[in-house]
Amino acid sequence: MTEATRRERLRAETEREIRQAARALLVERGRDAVTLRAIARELGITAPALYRYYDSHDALLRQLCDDICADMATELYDALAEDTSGQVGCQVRAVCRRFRRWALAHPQEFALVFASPRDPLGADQFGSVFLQLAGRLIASNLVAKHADDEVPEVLHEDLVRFQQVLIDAVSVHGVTVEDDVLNLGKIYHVVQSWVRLYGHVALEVFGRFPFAVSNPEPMFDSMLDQMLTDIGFQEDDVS
Amino acid sequence: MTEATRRERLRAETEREIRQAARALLVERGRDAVTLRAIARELGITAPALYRYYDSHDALLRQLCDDICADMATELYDALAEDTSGQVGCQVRAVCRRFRRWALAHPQEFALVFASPRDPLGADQFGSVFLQLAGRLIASNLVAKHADDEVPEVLHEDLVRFQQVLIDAVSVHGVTVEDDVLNLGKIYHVVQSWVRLYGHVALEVFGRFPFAVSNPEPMFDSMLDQMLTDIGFQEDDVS
DNA sequence: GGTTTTTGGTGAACGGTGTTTACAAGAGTT
DNA sequence: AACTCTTGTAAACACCGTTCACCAAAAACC
Repeated sequence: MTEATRRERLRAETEREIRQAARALLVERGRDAVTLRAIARELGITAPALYRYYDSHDALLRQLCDDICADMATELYDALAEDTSGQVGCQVRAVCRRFRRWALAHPQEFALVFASPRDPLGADQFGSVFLQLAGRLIASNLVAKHADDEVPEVLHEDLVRFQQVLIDAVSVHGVTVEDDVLNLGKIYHVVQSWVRLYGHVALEVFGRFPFAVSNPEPMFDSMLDQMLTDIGFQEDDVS
Repeated sequence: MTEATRRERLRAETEREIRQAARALLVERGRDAVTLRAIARELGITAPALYRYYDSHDALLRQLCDDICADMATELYDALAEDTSGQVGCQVRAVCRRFRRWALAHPQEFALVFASPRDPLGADQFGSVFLQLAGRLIASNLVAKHADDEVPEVLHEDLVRFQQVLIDAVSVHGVTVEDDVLNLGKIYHVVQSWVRLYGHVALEVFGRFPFAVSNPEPMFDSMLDQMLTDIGFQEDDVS
């Protein structure tokens, strides 16, 4: 059945156990507790054995980041799939809410992936979810409310590049969009939405609001409403 | 001249050296390099000696956070003082720009203070700057463009509390504001501005924009314009 | 089937870490 | 001078990442 040899299966198995142990340590006792010796202890082996699977502690941590991104991506896709309204506005809302819920439920993972001054996030990991969803919502929002001249000219170059990235992202999934639908004004608003979404979630996870918010959820929903209005659809959108 | 005894002066001196060494290590080699032994090495003493000054490594790190906040606060106040326009819109812009510049110039410090899943920030540190400035801009923006009923009712309770915090913050500095000037609509917009400011800066510092932005400054300025417009003054404000 | 190679593990070791403990030397006080 | 308080030390403990020599078993080969 399985194409792999016995050795390959065993290797894949312990590799999975390593990731699992690392993840558990991160969740339960924080980033600094993800130590080679602790992981090895969990598997009943010794620390040097882990070097047969990862070049260094840092490499293992990077792998951990990838795993986290992948898990989060499937959760966001789940949220997308669970929405049966067919309205893109509802889909965006569902995904954003799920992103917030995921971040609050996984603060250590969120901090590791989204708030470490390390190399930029791999575009193939978290990026794909974001790009996929962003491209989809832009493409389906046929009413072009934002003109290109709304955005400063200095930003055009960057936004055009992002425009191409978005077009590529959705075209991989078989969807083609016309240039006039995916205009710079909309792209700019998408970026601004990411700023607000990330800002709110990170502030909430890290407890950095300027005052104690007893129930941040309505505030988040309110921001989401404003975001969707700004981006161009609210109440009046069709799939 | 100095009221302190000789011993107290010496103690204060080495304490300052400890903080300074810790700060240098953080800046030059990252959070994980801020180690008791490294600090001690820098001062020419041994690690256990540091326990005469701090209860633990964690306590020292907390002190470091406070120092960073204090330094950032003076920088932001500098930016405020350097603005001679007398227009609050310009002041807000100056402070926000300085905040971004500071964060980009001090990524490790920013990450430690603003993106660690630890206890909420001490309100007396960074909070005072924010509250002071926010209160000031709200109080001076006499045109009440935002009505209370713009904000969802669920948020009223929290916003009223924040309103009181703001009033207290500015009243400490001798300024008194009337309730109708500092209405909930404005307060809500202040919080939203903080979300966007923090979001953009953190994304830039951590390199988490969904695409490579070649020159993020115009994008920041553009967001700042939008923020100031949303909050109620732009071009047409008087001190 | 016997031999060889590859793989995945061990244990010891090196230098690093936070932290505790016992102890010493100097400063300040009486 | 005697005493106390302060601030340092050295040694030790348990932990960390990493390297190295070694080893047994599985796989591959002749």
